[in-house]
Amino acid sequence: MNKAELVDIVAKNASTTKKDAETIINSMMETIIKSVASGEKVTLVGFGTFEARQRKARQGRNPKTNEVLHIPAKRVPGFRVGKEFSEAVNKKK
Amino acid sequence: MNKAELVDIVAKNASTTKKDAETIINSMMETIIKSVASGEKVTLVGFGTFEARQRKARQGRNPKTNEVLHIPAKRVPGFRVGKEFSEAVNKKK
DNA sequence: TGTCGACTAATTCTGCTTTGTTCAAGGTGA
DNA sequence: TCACCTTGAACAAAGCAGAATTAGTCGACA
Repeated sequence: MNKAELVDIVAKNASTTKKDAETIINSMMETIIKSVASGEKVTLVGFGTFEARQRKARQGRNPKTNEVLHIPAKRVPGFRVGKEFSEAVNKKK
Repeated sequence: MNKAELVDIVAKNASTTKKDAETIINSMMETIIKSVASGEKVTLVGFGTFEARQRKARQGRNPKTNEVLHIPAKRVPGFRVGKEFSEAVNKKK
């Protein structure tokens, strides 16, 4: 599913226009990105939590050339799955 | 940041009401959950990809009692961070 | 049309796993 | 819209499975 399909379904469920749905979804993603980038985690109960995780520097490896490379410490966005989300995935199909 | 703050910011940025923003966000989360639960991954360019991952059965351990426990194979929701999201987190603060 | 995601290699490190408690967040009713 | 109550999230410990790392190409998405 791509963003267009998501917007379509959301617009139908929320009884609004695709334009409004897309605008809000884009704004939501932007807001989450900014919040996580600023170090603040975003908690959405029943869905999950977006947070920035500190990753330590470590010795990586280029699987292509099998060459050792140094990976500096950096922050990466992380997502912790919520309860409802996890249960829905395990129950269905 | 909790959902109420997110809705507030999104409503302001999208020039809509909190009610509409919350409705759409809830519908969006529900749609994503259902899609991932049905095995279909949801790709949001610039943000990330939600997908169901198959996890093999393995020997876990209860850190509290140091007791070995068997974890059955199951599906868990996963989130892969997009390019824009990752860059925003590394650049800021 | 141009950009971004998927795919894949081998190896190391990070996170997930459980359970209970504590605390904050969400939902509902007024 | 606010307060209260219910409910979900955070935290810790120990070990293993899985995620992540690079880079180029293909194909899909904006």
